[in-house]
Amino acid sequence: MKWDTLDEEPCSLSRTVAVVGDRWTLLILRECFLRVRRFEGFQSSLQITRHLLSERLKKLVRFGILRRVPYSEAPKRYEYILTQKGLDLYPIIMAMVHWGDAHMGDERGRPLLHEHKTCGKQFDPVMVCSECGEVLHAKQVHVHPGPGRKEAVAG
Amino acid sequence: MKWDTLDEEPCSLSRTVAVVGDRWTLLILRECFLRVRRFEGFQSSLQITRHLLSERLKKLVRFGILRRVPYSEAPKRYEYILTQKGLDLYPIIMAMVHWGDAHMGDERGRPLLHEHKTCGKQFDPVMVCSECGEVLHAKQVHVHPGPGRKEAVAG
DNA sequence: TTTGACAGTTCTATTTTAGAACTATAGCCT
DNA sequence: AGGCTATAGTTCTAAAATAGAACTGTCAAA
Repeated sequence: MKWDTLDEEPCSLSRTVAVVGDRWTLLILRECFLRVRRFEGFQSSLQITRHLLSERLKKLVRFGILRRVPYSEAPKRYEYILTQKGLDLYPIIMAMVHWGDAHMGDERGRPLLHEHKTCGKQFDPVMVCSECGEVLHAKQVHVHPGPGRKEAVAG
Repeated sequence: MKWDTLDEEPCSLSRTVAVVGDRWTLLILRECFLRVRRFEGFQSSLQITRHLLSERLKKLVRFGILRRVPYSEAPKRYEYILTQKGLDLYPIIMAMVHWGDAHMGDERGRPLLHEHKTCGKQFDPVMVCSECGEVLHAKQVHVHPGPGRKEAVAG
């Protein structure tokens, strides 16, 4: 596969995989959602090699997921802030956290609990239909080719 | 990082990344949701090398995402079917498809449209709070360490 | 008996990643 | 001034993963 053009495939899943589909990127984004913003912060909490961290941050900036914002002039220093495009990855992260909670847990219980400030309760993320609000299940979804494609390819 | 023990980290995101966090696995799962079940089917639609496909299918079976079910006795042939654990990955896939639709599109429009059989409408997947039903946003979620962890690490 | 379908395995070459050391700028301390 | 520390990288070699192609084994159909 040509990973360098995966983001141009006529499949929205492929395009997303082109951005977050490697071993480190999702873990870096997890740190972003936990308010980590600086090179040393990512490096020390993830134990990622400095070389790869540098590469991944560049890639995320290139894709418009992070913004590189100066926070010191001399010496020039930058921090990495989620853009709106980056913030919109939240449902992906939460879906993955929830699946991990449900299916990869051990006897110790969940590593983290999530509280919804709006209602004050501990919750789980649930995926629903934008039109009727019902919980979504794979078997209730029918896929049609859209204008960006002839034959169906992605789920 | 020790990728071989990532599934035991005290972080549900890491544990999920251990399973689906590589270049091919999500694309293989996409095919599964499109009803592809056989080795040659995956290989021809993905153009993945046979070696890697074989490895990834084994890994997915080992993690209980796919079941290897015989469909022919002589010669012995198997197909790969999503388990419930695998079907539960659907929200992750849909969240990724939706993000791709929203942020990685081109002038041709969406590659695929999704129809919810339950209500008959074309829809987008939306992530909501299991308790109050409101749409979830990162800034409205507070993270607490749970029983499986001392200090907070994941979003 | 030969061909073809299917589900892999094995091999070498290339690319990616790990791990450690090195560079560069500047503030602070003595 | 001289040395220490903090930050944000870059550069190097070794190890691991992936690509690409060829090969194996089983059986059915021609």
